[in-house]
Amino acid sequence: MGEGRRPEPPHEAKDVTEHVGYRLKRAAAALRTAMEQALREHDLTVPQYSCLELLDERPGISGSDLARGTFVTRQSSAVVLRGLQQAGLVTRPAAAEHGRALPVHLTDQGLARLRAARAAVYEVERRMIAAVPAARLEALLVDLDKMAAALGEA
Amino acid sequence: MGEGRRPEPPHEAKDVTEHVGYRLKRAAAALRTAMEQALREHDLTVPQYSCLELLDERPGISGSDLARGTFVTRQSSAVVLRGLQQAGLVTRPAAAEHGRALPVHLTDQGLARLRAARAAVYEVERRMIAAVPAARLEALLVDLDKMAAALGEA
DNA sequence: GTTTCGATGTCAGGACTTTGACATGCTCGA
DNA sequence: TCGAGCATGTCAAAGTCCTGACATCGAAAC
Repeated sequence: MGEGRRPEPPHEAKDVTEHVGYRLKRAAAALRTAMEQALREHDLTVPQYSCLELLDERPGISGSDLARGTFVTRQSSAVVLRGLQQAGLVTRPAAAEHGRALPVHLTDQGLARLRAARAAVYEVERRMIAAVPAARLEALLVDLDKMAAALGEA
Repeated sequence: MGEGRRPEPPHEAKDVTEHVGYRLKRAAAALRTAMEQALREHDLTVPQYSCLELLDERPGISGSDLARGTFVTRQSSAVVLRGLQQAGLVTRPAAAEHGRALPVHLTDQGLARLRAARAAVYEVERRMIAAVPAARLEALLVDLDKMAAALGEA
């Protein structure tokens, strides 16, 4: 091997830090850090907040669905769920009445906690959105979805 | 509390799964999963690959810089580095000659391994890029950078 | 009716990452 | 000259997450 064809870069880039993957990762990392900071004063972690938010959107959802919605495994989700349950933010029946799925619900306390935290998180999102031209925002979101879909249907 | 002003959503969205943060996270998660699959046959984890790639770009970089470049802590980076060193993919002097930083270098074996893995990863990136209109790609990347910068300068 | 399959929840183990802390060594200003 | 400040590397402990495995339950196929 000498001048054997080396892998063709996916698009023009002087170095790795200009690749799509790197820049996507950097943006996601920045978002995660900002959210952690914002949530710290509300005593919530990012996974916990994601869980509450999804629960408010789809009450009675199962643990597995919750896991899929927050991009983690069932096992990880179960740990977060136990924590939230112990903190009195969510409720879960001891036994399922129909299938095997245990529907999770937000408590009043959980909803209140979510509302408070939501304000802080929304502020972060606003800051992020303000950085991109309004005319390009929708296209950006659509493209992100398309990329995710293209990678998902492996 | 009834109609107390609830936090204003950062942009129009019917539910959480349409928010910027959620969609960014989904895209990043999809990328991560695809990369893990692609790297599995090369016996490399995503952090390991990131490390090798950055090392090829900036030989002799310090462990701390490496950590910053891969968005993890120095401690995590040190663990990855030890693994790579044990696998003979990178070298590191036992003691620094000038400062305290220990310059890390790729071995021939490390470079070969990187080249092989790179082909697989580039394929993933190509798949991702193909999903978005070519005319919008550059704008997308610029906007991702802007968002990261806006969140970073907290 | 019985069997096979898929989905859910859980346990056990290990791998990875982070927070917190400390020692070392350069650099710059008093 | 010497001290404060900053960056690097490392150790220890805890938390988080994942892979692998198992039992349970409903639904669909036979």
